[in-house]
Amino acid sequence: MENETVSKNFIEREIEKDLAEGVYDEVVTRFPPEPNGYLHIGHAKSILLNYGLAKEYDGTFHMRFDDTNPTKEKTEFVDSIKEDIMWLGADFKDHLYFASDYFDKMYECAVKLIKDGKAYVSDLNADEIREYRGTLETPGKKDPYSDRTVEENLKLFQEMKDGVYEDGSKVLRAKIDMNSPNINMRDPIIYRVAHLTHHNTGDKWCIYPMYDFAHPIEDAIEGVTHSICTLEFEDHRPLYDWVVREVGFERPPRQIEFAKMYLTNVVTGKRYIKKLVEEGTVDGWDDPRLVSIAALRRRGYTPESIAKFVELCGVSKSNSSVDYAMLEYCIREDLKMKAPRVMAVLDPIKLVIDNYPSDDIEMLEAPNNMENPELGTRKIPFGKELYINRDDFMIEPPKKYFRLYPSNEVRLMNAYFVTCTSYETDDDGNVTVIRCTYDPASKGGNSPDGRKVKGTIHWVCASDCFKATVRLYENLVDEEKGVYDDNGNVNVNPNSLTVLKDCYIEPSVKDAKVYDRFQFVRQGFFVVDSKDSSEGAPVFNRIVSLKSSFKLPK
RNA sequence: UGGGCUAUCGCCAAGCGGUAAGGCACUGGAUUUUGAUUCCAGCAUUCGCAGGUUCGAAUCCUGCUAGCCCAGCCA
Repeated sequence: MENETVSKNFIEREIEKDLAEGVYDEVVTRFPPEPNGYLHIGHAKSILLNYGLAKEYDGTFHMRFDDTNPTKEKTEFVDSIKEDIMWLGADFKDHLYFASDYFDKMYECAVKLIKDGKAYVSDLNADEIREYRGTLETPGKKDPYSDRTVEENLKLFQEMKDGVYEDGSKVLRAKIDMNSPNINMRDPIIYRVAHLTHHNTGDKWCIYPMYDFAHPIEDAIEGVTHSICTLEFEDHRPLYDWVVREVGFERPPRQIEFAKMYLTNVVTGKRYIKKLVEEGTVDGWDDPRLVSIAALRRRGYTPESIAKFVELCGVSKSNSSVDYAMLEYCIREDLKMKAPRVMAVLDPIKLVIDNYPSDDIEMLEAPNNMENPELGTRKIPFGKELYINRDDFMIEPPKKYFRLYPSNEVRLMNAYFVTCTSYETDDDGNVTVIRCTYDPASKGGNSPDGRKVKGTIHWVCASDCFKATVRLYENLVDEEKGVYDDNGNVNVNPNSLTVLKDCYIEPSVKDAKVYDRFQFVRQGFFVVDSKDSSEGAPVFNRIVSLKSSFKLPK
């Protein structure tokens, strides 16, 4: 892993260039979410990118809430975002900031612009502003209020701040160029009147700065060097540069844009997730089938696996949609060596060993992870009656099926070789009990005579195991039909969730703590679900299935 | 008077004038007390298209084409 030569991405190259040319002598990055919702995998990319860059260049990483619009923001989101970022491991130390803490400074900056003749108060209403702005193809028109004197603007802006005017009646605009081909430069609004209570500043302000004005100032105040954002802000960069220049920051930050991450066959649109939640299709913003950070955490993904994923995806400027299989690969890879591998039977069928002493329960020792001895061993009870998976037995096996079938010998993992002698069925022909004999000499899973068996199956002791509920997840979205239908509804995969009750788990996982992860041998990786395991039988979520190359012939 | 950005394998993605890295996925084969893992092999004569410059072009030039973003007092 260490000697992988990962080539530098374009942002790293830009940063190194800046450092080499002496544009900056340090690196300061930031993650600046608006606290208006929950973080998802796409945010993780931005967080880890910014955090990673700061770390790589021995710089500083800031966490800043971009809370300049009270209508959308809540403290609840502030808390969940902080939690998710910490969980991801992007430690911002004491660099936690709020844009709203800079409101005074921003106000001063606006006053400076007015004094310099670079900003003016306009009485145009929203419709008029839109009309004067022009369209994509046609230039804008001069704002009739743009020639007000500095004194008049100063007075009016002060009055805006003092609450003299109603919402929407006046705005402060930057005086740039109404004829610019870039619409963002056509005298953008930088302050609006809004009599709202802010989650942080309360009722102190009734005017709030707009993103395009606030963001560059926030960055500059904090000494951010590289302000990394997504592609849709490319057109805003000239305005970003205009603000930091006109306000007069000595060492202005530089904005660099990269492409957002999309994943195949998942729903990321907030609007759609909301709908799915409201309709009860999913079980909340942390439903394990979603890709919010909280959902991934509940599903059992590790922070390391997400970091690995982000690293693997890379950073570029082309819009792309990463294959979901890549995410699954990352969690498989991460857990492979660290998850204890235990046995579980998801669709039980009874296996009776006829030549085993009926009252004996013996304790067998088994490694927790065959590939990682550091995880130690555990004892598993073994007796005359066991449960095995229904699909580990076939009456008439197809070619190349090497699990249990009449007269075939297999290994019960960590235990003995058994040979199927007979089976019983109910009136409908369903197998109810499988009978076999065991070879006492093969204890531990090896026969002294050196004979081999092709199949190894897992099992639990019928008299000492415990019942659990298991949830298996597939893609929420119907892969055949695509994510959305013609009406903008999500094509939900009817098999996206399968709940298996009456599964049996070996007793060693009884002490499992919330978020303990296991590999249920030959069933995939599972995590104990905190939300539903609080009472009664434990509930396990399957993180990702194991790959299996055996397919039953049709 | 529109502007900005992007285009390299099924999916990501290196490459920055010297003859197409890597990963995921997939396909073979070997090992295996998980049909997993591991291992080994295969997988773009070609870089959106068409011209041009050059001894040499994915890389430079010209012209097309396709996709994404922008007309919130959202971020």
